[in-house]
Amino acid sequence: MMSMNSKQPFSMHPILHEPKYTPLQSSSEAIRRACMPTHSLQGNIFAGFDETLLQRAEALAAVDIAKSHPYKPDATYHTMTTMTSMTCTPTSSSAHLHHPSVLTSHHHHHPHHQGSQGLDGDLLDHLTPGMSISLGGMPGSDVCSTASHPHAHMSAINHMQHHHHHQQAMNMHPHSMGSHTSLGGGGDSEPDPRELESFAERFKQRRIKLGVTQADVGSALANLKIPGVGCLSQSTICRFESLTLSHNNMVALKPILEAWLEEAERAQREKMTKPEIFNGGDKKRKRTSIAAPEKRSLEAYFAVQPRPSSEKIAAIAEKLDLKKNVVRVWFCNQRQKQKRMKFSATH
DNA sequence: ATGCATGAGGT
DNA sequence: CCTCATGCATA
Repeated sequence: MMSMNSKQPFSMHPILHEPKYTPLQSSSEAIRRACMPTHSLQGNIFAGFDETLLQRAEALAAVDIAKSHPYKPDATYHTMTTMTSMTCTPTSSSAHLHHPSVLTSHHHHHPHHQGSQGLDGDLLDHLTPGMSISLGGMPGSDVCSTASHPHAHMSAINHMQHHHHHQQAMNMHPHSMGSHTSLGGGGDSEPDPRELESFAERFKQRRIKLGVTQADVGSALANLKIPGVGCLSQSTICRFESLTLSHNNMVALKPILEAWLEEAERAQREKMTKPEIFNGGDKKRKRTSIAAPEKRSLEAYFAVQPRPSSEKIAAIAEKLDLKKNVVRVWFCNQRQKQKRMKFSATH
């Protein structure tokens, strides 16, 4: 087999900021859990029930640990990729600055409570033994090949048209869908998880057939000049193919990717020969790496209280020797994952 | 393929 | 501060 290698996820997005989009990510989650009385003790945050909670949660997390500690407590490393790449000078990107494109179609949401904990003292009594947060196996094939030629693409603002069909994330059913072939007027609405799945699979297959990488697709989207659609990252394309996006997100992206696919197949027929490559400057973001032990603790805490208060987050952060913001973000991300998993589990 | 991060928009 | 959509940096 042959293999190509020259992948560089570049990304450049010129500034652009639309004063207003039409987001519509109205979350109908009005149920806020009752915040526990702030027992913040100056000095010892783990007093009172907090201590119990933390200790028990940690104990839970520690039921299996006792061996690997290969990492340092704080693995916050900044990667300053020197411009002198020893491998293959990747076409770096230029300035960074991403535009948040809200491709939300319609809102969803189900009336679910997730902050149902006993509060104070006994919330650990019914600790769910099944806190197995594991994603995993993506069915189907997977192309690890990330070879591609970075094209230059600017971004564009995305804005989605939205409807007001509150389809419950869990129990909604497609009643009927009509136009969605083109996304020009606002005829996109197809709350059908089944259809999405098959499309995602077909998409991936045809994409591979075209010899295009996920990253290529992402950047090529900008070429479609679809109003309100800029480029997307390899991550997003990957997640789309593996169905690891929220349902709404999938629905919003489908028409766009579908349009690209058709365009790409059309262009292939008549050949396209303008491999323009160019590189940009630099940019590096830091990605904190939470070590396994800490991660286990966080999972334990999460099992007990998915939405810890600021104070608790701070407490946890200190205990695990992590930055508070890191912990907060971790919880946010866990919630997102949990939500997706819960959804796909239902479908 | 995924983990952690950023940001817009909403409460 | 949260949720959501996305992305950079990584394994």
